[in-house]
Amino acid sequence: MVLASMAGRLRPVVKQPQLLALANNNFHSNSVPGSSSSASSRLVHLLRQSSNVSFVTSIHCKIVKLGAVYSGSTSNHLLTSYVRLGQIAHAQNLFVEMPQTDIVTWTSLMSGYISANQPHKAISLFQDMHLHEIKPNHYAFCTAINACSHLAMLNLGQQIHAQVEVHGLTSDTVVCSALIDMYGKSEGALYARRIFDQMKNQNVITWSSMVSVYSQNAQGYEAIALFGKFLHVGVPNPFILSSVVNACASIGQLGLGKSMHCKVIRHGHELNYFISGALIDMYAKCGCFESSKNVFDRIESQTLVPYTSMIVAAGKYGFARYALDLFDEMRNEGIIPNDVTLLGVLHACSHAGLVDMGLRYLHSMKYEYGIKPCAKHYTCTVDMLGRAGRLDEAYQLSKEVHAEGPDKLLLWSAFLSACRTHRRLDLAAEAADRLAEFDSDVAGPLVVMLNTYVSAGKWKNAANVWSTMKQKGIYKEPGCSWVEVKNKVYVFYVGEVSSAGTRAAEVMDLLEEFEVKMRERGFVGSGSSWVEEEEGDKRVIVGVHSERLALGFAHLSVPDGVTIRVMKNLRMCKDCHDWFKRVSDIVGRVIVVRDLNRFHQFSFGSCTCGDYW
DNA sequence: ATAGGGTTAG
Repeated sequence: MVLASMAGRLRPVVKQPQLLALANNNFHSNSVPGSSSSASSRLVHLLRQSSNVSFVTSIHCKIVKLGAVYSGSTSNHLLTSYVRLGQIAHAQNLFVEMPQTDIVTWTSLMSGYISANQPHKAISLFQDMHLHEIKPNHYAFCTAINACSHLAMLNLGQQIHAQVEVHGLTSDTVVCSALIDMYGKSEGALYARRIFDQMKNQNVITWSSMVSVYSQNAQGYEAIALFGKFLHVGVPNPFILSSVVNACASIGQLGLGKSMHCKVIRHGHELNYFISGALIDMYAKCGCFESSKNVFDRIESQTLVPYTSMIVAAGKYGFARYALDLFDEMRNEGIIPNDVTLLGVLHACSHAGLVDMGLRYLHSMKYEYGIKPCAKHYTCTVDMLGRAGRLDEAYQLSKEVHAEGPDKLLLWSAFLSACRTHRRLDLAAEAADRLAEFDSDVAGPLVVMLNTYVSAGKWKNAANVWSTMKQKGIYKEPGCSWVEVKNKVYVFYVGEVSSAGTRAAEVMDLLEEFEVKMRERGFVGSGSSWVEEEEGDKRVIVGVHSERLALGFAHLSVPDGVTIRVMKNLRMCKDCHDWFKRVSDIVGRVIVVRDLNRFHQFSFGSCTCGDYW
């Protein structure tokens, strides 16, 4: 290891023009077919070192001009170089020209398509291989599975899995790891686990894949439990650590998150930027903005992702000014923002009510940062305008955006929510038309529509929507949030006020005060509700929901007194933050939990928790 | 020799 890196450092650096000269010489002195084995091996050596496209292209041209026959392996190297440099068009042309191809050729091009974000083309190639009498091997299967993973199509993945079985590759560790990952990304966590359990030779990567499967499928506790088992058999690396930090974030487990942070430090991975990003996000989601900032400030050389994580975190907490300062700082350091960064910036503006500034960022995205706004950016903007009551502008923008499928659903749902909040029935009807194509299987828009009619007092229309939903058997998961208290998970569903617990009056006062504050900040909307449950012979307040917040209060009799914990789904502005602090002074520790109810539809910046009924 | 598996921000 040490020797290798030393050698790498000591090797003289050859500049590309010199390389080219070298290539020419090599080629001229060895251009007789049949005696070129050393020439092609040197050519291959040069290709492997090449780091710019024109160099590779010039070698390609030389080969063609001199009329040399494409020898299988040399042209494979050429193709791999194109793929490595992201030149999928060149790779594709070369592939078409090659008189002979082998399994390596096909696999290389497949992986090229995957890196070019065209996984369906990789799948087509895989399916066409047998027409050219190319037999897939474990490399080809891995690549094909990887393509399925990008497409997240369970059926397709299962088909390839079946072929893996037929080809007797089920004992290949790498193939199995790829399958685990593929199932994880296609919502097939159970299949993934089955493969994991049946494997004979698991390694860090297998474990790491399995941990991230759970992280990605809202099974944070399973992820953490599996990680615990792993610690008995292996040493964690940055991959598995970032996954497990992510799992802690997803379940709002600050304590566990902190102990994972300790493990990260102990294993010397604190400065890994994947991990930094995960830690910043974890602390933000667990209610410790200060800790996010500490992790961020400790990073020595900044990169895009931690910056973006931090901007998003600041936006989430309503620190828009800080988020925008970070954005400026990042640009001054020459770090190029991407679409997610800009989404975070828009989100921050939206949460702080900086509507015009948000609009300026949106409009400057393309020419200033070279990022074409996508449906998500527009949805965020529509939401921002909608919150500010600028419904007509929001409508205008929504109409101009080209969005299809889930993007369209989110866009018009955001607009519809704004119509509901501001009771604009006329525009709500427009939104409902746009959403009509989705009503067969998605409850969200119908529920918002129903609520819009209800809040406008149009009971007959509301009843119609209601009966449509009943007829079609559409069921909306009730809004819920949840918290863990003393190893027990409490799930809080939306419901009605029934009666009060011992400190209910106090809680109710706080809630009312909170709503007054929300109204002062321009919030328009209605009411809150809370839920009560029996626990043994005690009455327990288990949940309070307000329009924009889902607060879970677990009011439990515990030895050291009453514990009330507060959760929230999204949005925490400065006011909310202060308010939570006050609640925590009165009732104890406050935690903030990400809502993981996967049936919720989020348009970035708003939560359909307001959609309950 | 050339092709294969896992990680972060929405």
